Amino acid sequence: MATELAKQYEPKSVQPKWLSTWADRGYFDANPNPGKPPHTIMIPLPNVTGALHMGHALNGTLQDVLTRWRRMQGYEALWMPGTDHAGIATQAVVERRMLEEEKLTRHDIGREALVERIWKWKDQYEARILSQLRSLGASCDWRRTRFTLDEVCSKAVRRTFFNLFKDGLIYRGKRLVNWDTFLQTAVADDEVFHETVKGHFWTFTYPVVGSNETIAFSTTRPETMLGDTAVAVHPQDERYKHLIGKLVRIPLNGREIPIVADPILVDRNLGTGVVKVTPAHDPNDYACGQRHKMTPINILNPDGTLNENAGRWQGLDRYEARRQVVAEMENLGHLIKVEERDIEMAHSDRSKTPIEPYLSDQWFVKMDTLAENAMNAVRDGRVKFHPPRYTKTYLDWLGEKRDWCISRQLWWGHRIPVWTGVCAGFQPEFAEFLKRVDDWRRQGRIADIERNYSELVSEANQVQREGFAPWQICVRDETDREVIDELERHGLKQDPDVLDTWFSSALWPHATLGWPDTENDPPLNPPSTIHHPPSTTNTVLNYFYPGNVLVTSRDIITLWVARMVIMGLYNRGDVPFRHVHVHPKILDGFGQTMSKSKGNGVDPIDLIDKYGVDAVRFTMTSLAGENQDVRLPVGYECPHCGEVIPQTLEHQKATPSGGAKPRAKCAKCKKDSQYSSPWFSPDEGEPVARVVSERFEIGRNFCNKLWNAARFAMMNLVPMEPASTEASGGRQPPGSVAAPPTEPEGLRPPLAKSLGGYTPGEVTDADLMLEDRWILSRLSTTATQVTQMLDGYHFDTATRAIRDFTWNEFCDWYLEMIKPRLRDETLRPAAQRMLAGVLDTLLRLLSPFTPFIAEELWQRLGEIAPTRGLLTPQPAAEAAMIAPWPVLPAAWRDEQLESRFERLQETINAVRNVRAVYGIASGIELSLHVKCGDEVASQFQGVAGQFENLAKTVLKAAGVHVERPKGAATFSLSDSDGFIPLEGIINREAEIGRQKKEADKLRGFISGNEKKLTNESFVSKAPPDVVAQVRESLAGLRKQRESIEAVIQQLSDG
RNA sequence: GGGCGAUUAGCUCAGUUGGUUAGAGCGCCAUGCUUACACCGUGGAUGUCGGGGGUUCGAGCCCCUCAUCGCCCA
Repeated sequence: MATELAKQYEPKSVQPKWLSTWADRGYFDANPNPGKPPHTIMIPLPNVTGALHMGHALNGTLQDVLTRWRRMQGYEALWMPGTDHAGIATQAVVERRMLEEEKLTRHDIGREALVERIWKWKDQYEARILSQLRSLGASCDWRRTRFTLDEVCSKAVRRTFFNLFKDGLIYRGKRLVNWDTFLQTAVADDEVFHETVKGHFWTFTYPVVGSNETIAFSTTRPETMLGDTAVAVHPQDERYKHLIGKLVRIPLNGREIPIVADPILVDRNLGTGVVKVTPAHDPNDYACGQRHKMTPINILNPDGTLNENAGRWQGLDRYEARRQVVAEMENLGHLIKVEERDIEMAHSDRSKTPIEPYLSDQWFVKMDTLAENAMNAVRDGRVKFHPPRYTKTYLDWLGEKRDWCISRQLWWGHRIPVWTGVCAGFQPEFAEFLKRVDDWRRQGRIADIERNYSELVSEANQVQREGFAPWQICVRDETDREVIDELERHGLKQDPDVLDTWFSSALWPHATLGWPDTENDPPLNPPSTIHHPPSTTNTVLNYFYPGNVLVTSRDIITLWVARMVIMGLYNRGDVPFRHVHVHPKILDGFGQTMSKSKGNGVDPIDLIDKYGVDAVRFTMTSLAGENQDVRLPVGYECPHCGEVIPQTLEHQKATPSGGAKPRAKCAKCKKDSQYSSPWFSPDEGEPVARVVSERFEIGRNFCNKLWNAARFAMMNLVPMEPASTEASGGRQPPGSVAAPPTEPEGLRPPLAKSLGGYTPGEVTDADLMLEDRWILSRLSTTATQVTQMLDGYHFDTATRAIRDFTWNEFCDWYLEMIKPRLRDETLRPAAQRMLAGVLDTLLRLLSPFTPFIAEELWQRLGEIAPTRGLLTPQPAAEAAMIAPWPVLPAAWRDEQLESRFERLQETINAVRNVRAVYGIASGIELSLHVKCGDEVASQFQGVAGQFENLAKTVLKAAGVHVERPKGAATFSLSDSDGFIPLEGIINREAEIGRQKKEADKLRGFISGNEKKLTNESFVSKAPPDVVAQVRESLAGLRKQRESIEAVIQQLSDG
């Protein structure tokens, strides 16, 4: 026999049990199944830089809701988990830590050792991330977990690069990049942040060649004068028009450069109206240089010191060079003035050091056709954005068709599989080598451009001049040692750079399914114990690709979504997913996005620990609206007194200094304590102020309400004995229902007879009472709404529909209304069957959102009522998680019945209002007289018992001829007037006041409506049904006003 | 500079194609240990829908404009 449920829902006693049960039973696993349609979601792979925060928790929750829902709908639902190596971010974190803790740089320990350290970091955080996802209840197929650098993904990267290279879509070229001189790598635009720093604004002059004139210009970076290739003026600027085409001399090195006219670069109203042009070190200047066909002069080494082009300043750090250059110009009399100025300076997000624009050799993907294809996929609806406004972001970005720089000067990542070099060796031998290269090319083992010896020799000479290695051979398979060894023997070297992480992430939707291996299913981890028939095709790839929906946040649309579409189309000829759902971002209490680098990331585990995982999930889904980001103010719970200390920006930023960890001070008990932070782990054994957030009480309270509703239901599904007064001791800990409690008489009289436990059986039409039909109508509507809302990714409204049904309809009305029947031995069985059936459906509706509590209650219900249903009982599924998603007959929806029910609710509310207004204790019974039409009267008489049950009020009379008893409080509804005799209690003056207030309110509404109807153009132009509606409403309001005025008259007369 | 979004109750947010009296949760006030639940029940108070203009019989919603905030792209 089942044990009674605890009075409060205790998430911790429930969560681990079902997580392991689900996993053990293989519910999370998805395998190709011709009998079912597939549903595929690929996780937007979190990177292994650090632990997950609430932004990821929202992302994960939504994917899990969809996956669980589709699974229940009968789809073979795959949610593919995994992580991303995040090349630069992870390498930077490891390097920074190494420098801080051991004063070592990557050059001290070398490529291999560094990569080994990063792998260790990755192992640690990958485990942490996956465990966070598991704690969230993520129903991923964990056997398929992938990592972008693992063997399966690496093969896909290698093959994609090879194909692109072979198709001529990858090329090497010069580009001005954001150069991080500390990490010595290019960083992407989105890895750069801008910060205002104090700087100077110098004004210098250059002498015009062959004239006594000078031309003045200003700059914040004087050292770049060494790389100037021109000065630019506006073509219409009268001051300088005559100088265009002449030369100026750079006093520092004597180089003569032209004065060019450039209306784009120059704003003649700014400063002197003259701009120096340094194409190699400024993006705008670079564009100008392109327009005027200048050859850029690079003056920097990768480490930020000046190179040979800087002449006598070679080898100096750029800031020291700046000082010396300024001094020199001043000596030569070319410095006019210096101003203090705040300068917006780009910094690397990875090393926090200033960025230098830097011209360097990089690998690119040609975007032209690829981008066009990806745009078409969205234009013709093969991929749809939800909400649709994000379509524009996607199309605008792709529309620029900027070539994609895919090389990174890093050690952590997929090494670029191209061997480059110059021609080496004597001709007879080399000709032999070239012949073999030709063979490999024909065999598809390499890709390059067909060459002959003399071409290579001439290119080699070019290399001497331009430092550019022309011969590029891409090797298809990493394992092809024969080719690689041979290439290296002939002096070719593999490119030292690695690929942009997004290159591998872009392949995620098909790489994880085993592409390019089209013959075998991808390996499982651990290897599958299920026996699969041998196959010669990759059934997993064929079945699960393309995916259904990508769930992500908007900042990733350009970085990732677009690139996944590009690569999916290129490699597979089909889009990677049909829908992209863009959900809100999680902001902290100050409106900043939660991020790993800001220190404001809240670990979902902290909140799960405090509120329970279902509460966290339910709260997150209820906040996930269409157009607003989610603000999540948090605080720290004082471990000494429980008071919440609101989180400040200082708390977020604080890092341990001098070995001491930051502490938060409690305003109430004045004690301080360590607190949760992404920056440091609290000391062992110390009391820690954990992160809490009031917002999650939404979810926690809901779970508790549901729990207690189910608890009530189950108490009434088991037999009740006459001696049992168990409920009278409501504050005592629950005992076993099977063994009657030993305590004596309770407040209520004991049952006259024993009441039976649940028995399955058909609920017939005759069994159904008003409340039963109503709850079926509401349940059917709710189930339909939730389904539609999930279909459209409206998670917040779906959650609200379930909450409102559960709390405001099922708990507040239905459960209250069936209580009398549950105590009546003849009516009890049908009420029990309805109760079990409604609860069953409700738990299934909730399972995707709050899977743990739904499962726990499902299993408990299963012990009492294993066979149940609406209205015909059936054996219940063995778990809520895999039970069928509710689809209820549309015929159950009955609007007429619902409006009748609403009238009852309004009347009950009005009675309760009178009771509250007059402060009448809930124990005192009231009488009610209702003046109304015959139809309404007979309806009320049909449910007279509910007045007693819900308002402790006896319905004394109802009908057309009912008169207001003397000394009665009254209320007036649209089609009835209620009178509650309160002789002696009622305060005449107060009652008159109350009624007058009501009448005033009505007058306002009435005059509003009257105004409309007397307005000729409203009556003639508004749709007839709207006009009719206003007429009807006006009639009702007038009737109410008349009744109220009559009552006021009576009261005034005494 | 271009684009997207936001501005609604003390707080956090809903508000579908314009149509009666603008909603929810939390908080607040009053009250209640009524046989599921005080993480609860019952009742109550709270709004110039950012400002201004326009379209319309009718605007929180559509248009223009201004202000403030956030994000993306240059």
